Amino acid sequence: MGGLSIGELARRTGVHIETIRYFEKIGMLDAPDRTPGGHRVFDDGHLRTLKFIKRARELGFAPTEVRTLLDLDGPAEACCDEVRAVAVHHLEEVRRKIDDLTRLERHLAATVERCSGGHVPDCAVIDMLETGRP
Amino acid sequence: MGGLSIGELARRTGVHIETIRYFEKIGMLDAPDRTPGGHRVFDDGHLRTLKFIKRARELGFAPTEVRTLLDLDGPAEACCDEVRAVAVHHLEEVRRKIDDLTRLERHLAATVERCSGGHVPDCAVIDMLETGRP
DNA sequence: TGTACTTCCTGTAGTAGATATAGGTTCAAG
DNA sequence: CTTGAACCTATATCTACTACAGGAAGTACA
Repeated sequence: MGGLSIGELARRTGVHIETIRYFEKIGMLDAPDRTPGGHRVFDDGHLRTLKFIKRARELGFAPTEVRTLLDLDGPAEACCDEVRAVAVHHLEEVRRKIDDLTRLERHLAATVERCSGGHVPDCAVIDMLETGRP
Repeated sequence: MGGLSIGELARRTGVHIETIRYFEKIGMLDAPDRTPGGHRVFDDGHLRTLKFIKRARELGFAPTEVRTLLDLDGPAEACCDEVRAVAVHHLEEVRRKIDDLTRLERHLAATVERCSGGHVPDCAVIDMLETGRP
């Protein structure tokens, strides 16, 4: 027995009310039932889906990927193989991003190290940004 | 002797023409001179600034940070100390982001590992997304 | 000088992915 | 039965750009 108002759903998931309505509008979340007065009434399925969306976004899955995962989650036959492919692809992207950031980290660290501080006319950071050399 | 058209500036920096005009509109780039007919004429200062902006964005500095750096770059007295502070702050953020992604990487890798592939009803990836456990 | 062709101009609109506001309606508690 | 919180729709705002449309300016060549 579900019967969640939009406010309750928001509290339970940590997703803003406006964002929930937005997800419904763009088809990410199924349109819920309504009270005679027009208020939305969500069920446990909505709760599950919304938690799923939030979690996936937190893990860095792009909105389109989340959509794909949601589509795949529906019919049980489609599972695993395809879901796994999305996850693997995402994993590769994460690894690439880590590499990029690590290079950047070294670059920045070396530059900041070289920077004496104080009011000297030529600054290592500005220099790096202008020339590209750390 | 500068005298670059917007198209030439775009070619030399790799920044789209529309984006250059946008930067001018939001005050990121100084308004250039104009020909009698109204075409923009940029000089070497614009070229330098635009390259700077591009490089900083590529290094992951947020637009607001780039703006700060541009403001600091102007008067030579402001240099180093403040520029260094922005760079250090950015470095900290980069390190934090690397940590987050590394955690995510382990999480995803463990999950994908656990996933047999094939058409089984319960999928490790979906499971992770629903429960948060890898 | 004429004509053709490229480049540039302004202004507006669109994009994703939300978030915020305005003005009005419904629900629930006392 | 009133009051106040929660909810409704519709529209606007945000960031950081990108993409037109329709017209004017610059340039190359005969």
